Amino acid sequence: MAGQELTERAQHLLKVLVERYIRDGAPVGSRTLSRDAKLDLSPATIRNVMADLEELGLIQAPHTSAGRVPTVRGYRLFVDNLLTINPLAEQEIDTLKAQFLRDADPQRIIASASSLLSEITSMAGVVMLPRREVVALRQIEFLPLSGNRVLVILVVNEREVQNRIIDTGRAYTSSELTQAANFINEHFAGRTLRQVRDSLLRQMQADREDMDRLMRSALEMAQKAFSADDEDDYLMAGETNLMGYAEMSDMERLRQLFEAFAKKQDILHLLDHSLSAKGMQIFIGNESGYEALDACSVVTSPYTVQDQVVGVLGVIGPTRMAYGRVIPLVDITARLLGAALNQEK
Amino acid sequence: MAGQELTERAQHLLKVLVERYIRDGAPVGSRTLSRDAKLDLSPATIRNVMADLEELGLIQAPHTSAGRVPTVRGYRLFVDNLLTINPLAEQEIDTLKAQFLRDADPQRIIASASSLLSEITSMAGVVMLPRREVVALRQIEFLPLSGNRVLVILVVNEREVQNRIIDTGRAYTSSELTQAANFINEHFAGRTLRQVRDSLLRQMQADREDMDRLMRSALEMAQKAFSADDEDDYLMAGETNLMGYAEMSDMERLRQLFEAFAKKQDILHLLDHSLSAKGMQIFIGNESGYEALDACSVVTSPYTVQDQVVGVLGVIGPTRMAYGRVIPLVDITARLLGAALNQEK
DNA sequence: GCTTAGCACTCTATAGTTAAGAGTGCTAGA
DNA sequence: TCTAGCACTCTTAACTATAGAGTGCTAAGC
Repeated sequence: MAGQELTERAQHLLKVLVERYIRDGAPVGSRTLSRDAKLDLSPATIRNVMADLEELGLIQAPHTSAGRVPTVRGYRLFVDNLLTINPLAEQEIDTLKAQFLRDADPQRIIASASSLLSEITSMAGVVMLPRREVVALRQIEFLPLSGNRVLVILVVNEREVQNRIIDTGRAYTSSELTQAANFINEHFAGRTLRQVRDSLLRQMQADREDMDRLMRSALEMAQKAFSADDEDDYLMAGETNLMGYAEMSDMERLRQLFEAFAKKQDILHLLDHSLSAKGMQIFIGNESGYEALDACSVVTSPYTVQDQVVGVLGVIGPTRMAYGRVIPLVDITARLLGAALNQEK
Repeated sequence: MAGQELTERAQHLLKVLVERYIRDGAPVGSRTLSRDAKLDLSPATIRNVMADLEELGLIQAPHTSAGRVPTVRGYRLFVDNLLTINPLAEQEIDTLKAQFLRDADPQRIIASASSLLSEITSMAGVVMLPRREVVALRQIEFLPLSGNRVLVILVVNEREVQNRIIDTGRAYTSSELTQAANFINEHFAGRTLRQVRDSLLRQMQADREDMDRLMRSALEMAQKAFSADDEDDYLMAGETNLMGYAEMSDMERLRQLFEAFAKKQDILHLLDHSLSAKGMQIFIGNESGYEALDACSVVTSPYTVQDQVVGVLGVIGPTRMAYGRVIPLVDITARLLGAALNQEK
């Protein structure tokens, strides 16, 4: 049976093997597996099945005569088809909820989400900050600075504030700026920043003629303010937890991982990918495509505010992680974060 | 000579030993030292001197019959009395200067200072953000939010913006807020935030009677805005460089160090200490008083804007660092950073 | 045809041994 | 006061032996 499909029995054995390996971290041999699997099969029989699993690339032996260890493909099959989800107890959920209710400031809520994830799992927790496009403008204000520079203040989502400094073509007076702000506030409050930007673009292209000079400059300024780079970002907590895992004892590997955390770029790409994928995502080992994460798995879930996906959160840990516990935890945390952020609106 | 003072010769040998150890990282034996020291002394003689140095607690042997390694006290004596400073070449300074001129935004200048320090030294660079007290108010603005909350926008140092949300006793109208802002801008622009706060406090205590209601609420609001916690902070770069040093190969030690970096508190205390000390500071090994830094040395220098010390920057690396190069580098970088920030005014 | 007992084989991990090398401290003589 | 000589200590690396875990294969049993 060096073929394609797996017998029921082989699947069950793979499941038990992966679970055992996740628990102990040591390669699993046929004797151990025969005891664990409760199938009343001798080690010899188990060995035959294991040979099949190895041929299919689902498990592998670090060396002749060590037990077997799951490969990435093995984990993948396990996660997709065999995993028993270990739902959180009511009480655990309540504890989590309480943590989220402690803070009101969205920035702090996000920070506490990432540290919760890291503390509960003893791995690294990460939360991508809400994307600007789906963030609602509440108020805009312009302040003149020296020269042609104008400070733009955006109040979004009731509590968050963003600043940018833009260079305008000419100097504006205070009252011009106030009028421009009033105009935008009147017309665009409540829309998302992306909507505002698109809308502004359309208006500027459309009726050029019948626009008075002031309104035009208001639009120009706003356009500039809203087209600033999306500076995506994330918060991470508990990176140092990862130093405790044997998988990370190689200093060079560890260094690469932490450099990836500091540069942010790769992690951000990964999170962004999860964002567009909608729904939970699990990247096992090299599936992520980033060398620094080769020894890691990443479990992510998007979180929503008012039914809009605005960000992603997740956990980063060794491939040998307790998927059955991490997955429901990430799921719940994403919901709670969304709910907590929603209250702010 | 198990006494107190060191002969010229012993000092010279200590110097050569420390230099050699810094270069190679391997314990230095009497034979090596006799060759390096160019004193035309036999290893046996050197051994006698080394025994004295050991008795004085300046060097120590990891075990019988390894060479000697400097102790913290040895490094201290070396740094204080024996160190040959290796000044930067003109050209190096120019290169540095050029790096500082690339950016205009103070936040970016600070970030580039820390990454410069880390890149040049291959250690970790750290820059404490300028303290608020010595930061000059340029403009204040109040924006009403929902309820009794008011968004306070402080423009300081021409380009930097700080936001805080304060809870006022009652709701204010837009025009009340504008007037309050005008009042403060008129009276306090150009002063440091600390000066403003103190001044506000005095005024509120003094002539309570002849103050009209508006001015009073302006003061109250401003008072609230200015008394927000000083959220000291720092930027760090190149932490992962530290993973390359043999001194950090102990995972538990490394973990503690990175946890200290993440928690920030201890590092901040240390930087703060350097801030008040004025002038360069060097903490060798456990001198810092923080266990996580036991295997590290920290070299710091305050930087000034308009002759006012506003922050500290420095380098964190293994005790076995090239002090003769790091010290002038930290010194110059502090000056350049101060100069670059000064231009913004 | 599937299962299993038996067995030879492989590989790791551990401990013990040995030898080389580096460096020391001490002593005695210059 | 300096130095040569020497016995001694300790680390490191290489090698050996051994126990243990686990495998793959074969042949017998159900």
